[in-house]
Amino acid sequence: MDDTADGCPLDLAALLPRLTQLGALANRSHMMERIMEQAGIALDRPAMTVLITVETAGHPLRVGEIAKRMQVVGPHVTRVLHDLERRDLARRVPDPDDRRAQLIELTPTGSATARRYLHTVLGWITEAMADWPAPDRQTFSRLLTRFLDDLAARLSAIE
Amino acid sequence: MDDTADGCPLDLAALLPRLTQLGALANRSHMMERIMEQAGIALDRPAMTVLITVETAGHPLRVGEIAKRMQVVGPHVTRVLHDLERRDLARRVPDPDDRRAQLIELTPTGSATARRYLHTVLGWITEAMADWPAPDRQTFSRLLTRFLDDLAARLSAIE
DNA sequence: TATTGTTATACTCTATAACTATA
DNA sequence: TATAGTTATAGAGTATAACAATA
Repeated sequence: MDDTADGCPLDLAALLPRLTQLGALANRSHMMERIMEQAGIALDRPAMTVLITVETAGHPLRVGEIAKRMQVVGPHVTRVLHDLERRDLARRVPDPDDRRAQLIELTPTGSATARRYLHTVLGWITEAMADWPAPDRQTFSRLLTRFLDDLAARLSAIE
Repeated sequence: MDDTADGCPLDLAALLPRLTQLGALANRSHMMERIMEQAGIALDRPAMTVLITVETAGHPLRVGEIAKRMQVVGPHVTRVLHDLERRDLARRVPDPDDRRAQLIELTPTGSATARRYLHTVLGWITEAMADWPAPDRQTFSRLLTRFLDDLAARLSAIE
């Protein structure tokens, strides 16, 4: 026997608690706060997320594009940007192609803050996986990517 | 060359955006809401989480234990329980061993609701991974488990 | 005196609605 | 008329503080 009474393979059933655990880690472990603390960053999560979003994009982004990438609505980004501008971490520059739009770019300080955060996370992951054989790392990376793509496809397939 | 300027292996750097993606999926994809909708469940997320927590425990839990497993504070659970009791999905029974404490158990309806939710999630995962070779599933399950354990260890090592 | 849980309150994050300016 | 963004407001989710009852 390989399946449960529901017709679901056992290895999938075993995955369920792991995904719950994963959700808890993402939502309530305060991992982000701890990383920021270690990196010496005093920002709230939404502000940090905007910073990371623009930094990893590699070029200035519109407000709407930031909202899309963060999967939040526009007004939320606007509110966060007030704070980031006041702290001189980001600034608005007019979009030369469309005078309705604003391009958001990071200041040198903002960019450095984002890079410091990313560097710290990477350090955490590196330490956590220090004992992993290189093939396992690559396999995990590959399977996780596929899993997320498949789940995202399943999500958008519904509606 | 195998490493970045930070001394982090490239495969780890590639993992970073995946983890961001994972966080977005857990936090803002409304996956839980969609699953509940498909399962015909009209509850808010915290209430559903309490239901799942007690159901998967397999036996009644104290309020404090539910809070611990959900990684939230006690008062939050208390508030959710009001709603669950009012809807006859859970009930309080006195703890025979400690008269300060309450044991929370699910009603048959509550238990059925939780099982319906879990069955639906499992169905989603099954469909998402329908094309996966069995060995890949097992490998993914194993590596994800290890990854979560290692990361959790890293989290508690800090403080 | 420490612990279990509740009540009351406040805070964080994000959404919706109404609006302005430009396309 | 449609789109980019802002302002103002509302809601969901969770935390903190003060308290009651029992250990």
